[in-house]
Amino acid sequence: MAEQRGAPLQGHIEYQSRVFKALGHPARLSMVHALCGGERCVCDLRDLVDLDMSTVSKHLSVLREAGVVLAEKRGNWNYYRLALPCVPGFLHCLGQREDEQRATDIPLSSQP
Amino acid sequence: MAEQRGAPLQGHIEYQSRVFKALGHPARLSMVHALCGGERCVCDLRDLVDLDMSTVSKHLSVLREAGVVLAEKRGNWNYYRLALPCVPGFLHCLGQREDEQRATDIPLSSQP
DNA sequence: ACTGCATTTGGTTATTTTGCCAAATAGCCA
DNA sequence: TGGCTATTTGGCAAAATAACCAAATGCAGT
Repeated sequence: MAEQRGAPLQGHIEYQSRVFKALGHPARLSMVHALCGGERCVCDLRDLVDLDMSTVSKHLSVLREAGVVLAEKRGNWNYYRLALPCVPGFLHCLGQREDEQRATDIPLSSQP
Repeated sequence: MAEQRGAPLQGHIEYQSRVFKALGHPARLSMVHALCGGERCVCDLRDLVDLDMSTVSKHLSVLREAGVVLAEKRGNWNYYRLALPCVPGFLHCLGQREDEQRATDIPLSSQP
């Protein structure tokens, strides 16, 4: 895979794109949405996305390694919470934007 | 690929995760960073990421279809600009966060 | 109409991601 | 200790993504 070399941003880009990539999957984003409402145990997140436990765990590890969430083990359960305070605001902003686009523009894509 | 069904967010998630996925690639994110500084022609963006023209074009189409950027053809050149006002602020916030993590925490991952 | 430039599209291959199953790990409680 | 539950890891097949080359498209100028 090609790297950025000419760009002045280098590591920034590397780090930030990892965050975006982590958020760029429906299951992971759903879980992050839930975490915006506060801490959740893995079991709750699993119920939310309805995938195999092992799959959920791997999704969570992607989010963890990107620094989007933080895990804490208490007793037998793992609790996850948001580690990136910027996220909820951005999601909210995106939500508004989405509504505007729905109302004003073309349905996001699909044009013959 | 599995869909969200149990989640109350459905289409939101679909749309938003597309945005994140679009931003989740170093080349695309670099270009978006550049676009935060205002409109750019494709040729400029190409120079920035130093990839094959066709590759750049496909990256831009991903961003376009996610609604992150807007294209406008003027004469022989295509100019792209940011379509999502939320983005620059979020990038800035992420940047700050990154600095904090570098200083305070573990280097994002890599622990024996 | 013909030529030249900027960009997009089509096609192919290599790499990465996703999701399941099975097995390993970790913490409680008897 | 042994068993139970919650979660993570390892491994594999299927699907999605990214990069290149070649060919097509669109617009300007001659």
